[in-house]
Amino acid sequence: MNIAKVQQAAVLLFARQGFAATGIRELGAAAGINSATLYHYAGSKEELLVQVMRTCLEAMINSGASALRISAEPTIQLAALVSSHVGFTATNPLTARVAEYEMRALSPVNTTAMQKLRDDYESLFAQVLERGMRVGDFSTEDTTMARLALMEMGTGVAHWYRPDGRLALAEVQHNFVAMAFKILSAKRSLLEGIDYIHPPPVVASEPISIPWPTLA
Amino acid sequence: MNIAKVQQAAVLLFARQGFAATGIRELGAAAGINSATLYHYAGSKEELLVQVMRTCLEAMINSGASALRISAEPTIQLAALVSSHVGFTATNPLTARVAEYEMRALSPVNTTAMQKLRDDYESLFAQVLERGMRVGDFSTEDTTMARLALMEMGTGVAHWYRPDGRLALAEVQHNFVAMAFKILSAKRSLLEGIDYIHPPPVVASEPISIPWPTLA
Amino acid sequence: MNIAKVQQAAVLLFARQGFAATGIRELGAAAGINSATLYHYAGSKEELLVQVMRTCLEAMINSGASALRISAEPTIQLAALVSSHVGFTATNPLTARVAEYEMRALSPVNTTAMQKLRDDYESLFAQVLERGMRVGDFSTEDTTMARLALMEMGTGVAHWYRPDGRLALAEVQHNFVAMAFKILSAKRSLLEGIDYIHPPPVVASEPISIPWPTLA
Amino acid sequence: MNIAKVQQAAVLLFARQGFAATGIRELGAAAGINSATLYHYAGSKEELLVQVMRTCLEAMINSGASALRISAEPTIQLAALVSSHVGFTATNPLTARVAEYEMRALSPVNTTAMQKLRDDYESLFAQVLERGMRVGDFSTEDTTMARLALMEMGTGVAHWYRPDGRLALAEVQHNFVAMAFKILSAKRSLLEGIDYIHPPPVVASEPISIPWPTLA
DNA sequence: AATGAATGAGTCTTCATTCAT
DNA sequence: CATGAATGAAGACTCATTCAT
Repeated sequence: MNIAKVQQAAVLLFARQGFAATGIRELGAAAGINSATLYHYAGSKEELLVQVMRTCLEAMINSGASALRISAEPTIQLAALVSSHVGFTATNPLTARVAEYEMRALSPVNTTAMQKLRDDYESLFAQVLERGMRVGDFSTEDTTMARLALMEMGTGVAHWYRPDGRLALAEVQHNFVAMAFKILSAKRSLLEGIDYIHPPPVVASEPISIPWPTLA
Repeated sequence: MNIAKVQQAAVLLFARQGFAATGIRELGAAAGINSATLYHYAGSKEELLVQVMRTCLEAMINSGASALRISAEPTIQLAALVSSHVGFTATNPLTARVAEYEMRALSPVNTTAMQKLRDDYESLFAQVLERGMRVGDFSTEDTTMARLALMEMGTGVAHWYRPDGRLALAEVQHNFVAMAFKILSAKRSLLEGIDYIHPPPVVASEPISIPWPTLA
Repeated sequence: MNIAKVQQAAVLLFARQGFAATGIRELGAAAGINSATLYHYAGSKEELLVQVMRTCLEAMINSGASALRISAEPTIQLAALVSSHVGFTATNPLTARVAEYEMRALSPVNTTAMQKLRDDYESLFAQVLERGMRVGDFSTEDTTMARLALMEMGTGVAHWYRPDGRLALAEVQHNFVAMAFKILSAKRSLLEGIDYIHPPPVVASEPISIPWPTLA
Repeated sequence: MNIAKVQQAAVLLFARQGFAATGIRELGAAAGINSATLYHYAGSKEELLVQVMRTCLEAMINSGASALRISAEPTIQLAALVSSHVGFTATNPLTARVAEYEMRALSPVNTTAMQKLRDDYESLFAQVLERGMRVGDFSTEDTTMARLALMEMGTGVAHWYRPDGRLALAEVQHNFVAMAFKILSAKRSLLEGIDYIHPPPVVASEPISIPWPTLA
């Protein structure tokens, strides 16, 4: 029995039903253990959620931060960051969704800590956009709104992408990069010859082979 | 005492904490009535949620459908639909959020009914995009993905827009229309002289004067 | 259904098994109600105990304080106080025992409050002894030790006295007064013609007709 | 690691919080071992208590019985027995308290065995008093009540005595003997030249150097 | 229309205990 | 001798819901 299995069961149920609607007996059953045994892996139901969220957010930050390091050009950074975001979200859709939706389930002290990580992640986007705007690579009427739209768009991938679906991950990533470039009126030509797509990490808490409603 | 007050209390708490994490005693307290009295307004906690969701989704459909009626031109329809979507979401952020997030809290029979309404609403976007693509007004590599991105973007407005914030609603609407046009490579010139923005309805369940974290 | 019945059931079980060893389902069953209904009468199991203890200690203080008021003579006050103490303990043996034994079951904040009441009660004895020693009515090698022995002795009555036993309450009271006078070398002659025995109060939490092991 | 340490930890916690309120993980932690290891020293939590109680009660009986052997005179026996009781209680206050309070925590079969020991111990007092009354050395209105008062008084020492306090143990013993003599109208002159105080045994389960609230 | 009292089933968590290592 | 992992039962408490008033 290992902790990843417990976390995967948790993420699966939290994503489907929500944290509050998931009982720990249910969690135990899904992980194949007695509910009391859960308390060997996490001190409480909330701590189980925190573990999952922290791991997820830290992986997103790492992935995003390393995307920014592939170039000093905001345009290339944008492409890398968006494809990192979309790639991560599509690869770990359930974990990503839990990390986003269930912030509200946390007690105040954990909210603070997790919100900090979320803010750190969002600031990656803010930095790139701000620099791109400053140097004239991007153009938009409102940088903040563009950033929010961009992120929301990408996050939405978790709602419908699935590995065995109509679209390959790389296609989705390219398409989202294309949309992002359009929104910001960035020049796609600058991307030519640049390999801005890196394989996204798979977090331990992401369940595999989930039954999932198909994208029409 | 009227039902709107009860629904507003419900939406406020459901939006903040989620349906499952909100107790019926808590709902009563927030509405200023005894929890038992809630059962005069709704047969069960779930029915209270269904009332709210149904009203919200029907209002969104009405609003979207009437937006499509202002013209036969896909380009103008798109602008009207996007601004309707953004306007509704910004005007009824909590109700809209509950209608989106809490679908999973419903029992199967209610899920079917509500998902039907949600699908009807989404099909408005699908129709416009499909026609616009067909007649060559829009251009995108993947219509489905564009539609999903567009909707998600607009829905995200509920997370940050607030009436007394930095931006007026009309500005937000224009900006989102602009982004949508960019994504679809639609011609903004076709909008000249067209008043595609209509005042969004306020649903009865939307609470007023919510304390809300400001958009930085 | 009234709260006294709940408190009586609680006292009966707390006295027999201790607070920690008594479950709330057990409490409910003993009171003839569902365990959840207990929470209409007390916010928690501990609060139920606090209610009982506070009422008991306040009644002891009142009883003791009014005993001191029957005379200004320390000798007479002593007789009245001892007979009050013994009378109260014998009349409310279970409640008194719970009030004494279960102090340790309280959370810190309640411990403070209850210990204050207990200290107030004990200080009644300290006052009388101190004055009696000062004016030469009493004689002992160590006033503190005498006070502790006196109180402990009287409290012990809760362990064995029962109304339908070999001894009438008044006999027990007279005998304990006699022992107290011996310990303090006080003159019993000063009591002649003085009615220092008052009927003890019955607290609401004291169960009636308890099965009880007879005094051999 | 030896069993005494385990018993001392148990006594410390049982005395502070009671048997029922003490968990075995807590016991393990206090003894510096894993909770599972406890089962090498005692077959169950209750057996651990029984060990402690039995050892304590047997030591009390031995101590009391040998006190009676120092003379055939009831008066001298009384002094020896009271000083043995007080000495034992003051020397092993926590163990003595556990042995007294936690009888109720035992299962029926153990209750019988332990109550037998307790009764044996109490009968030492009963014997001495009965003989002393018969031969006219003592005088009291009710022998049973006197015995109960005497024992309760002495047992109460566990609540307040501490080695580094205001009073030396011998002082306390002498004082309690004096009080006992007063209660029974026994002649102290008969004690002259008799060394009725023997060093009390220290039972293995008694914890050392306990933080203890001072006697005012 | 409104509510206080009541409850069975449920919540999360801890319990004492066992056992393979 | 020692322990980490495991568990069924029980812990206190809250739940949504009903109903007489």
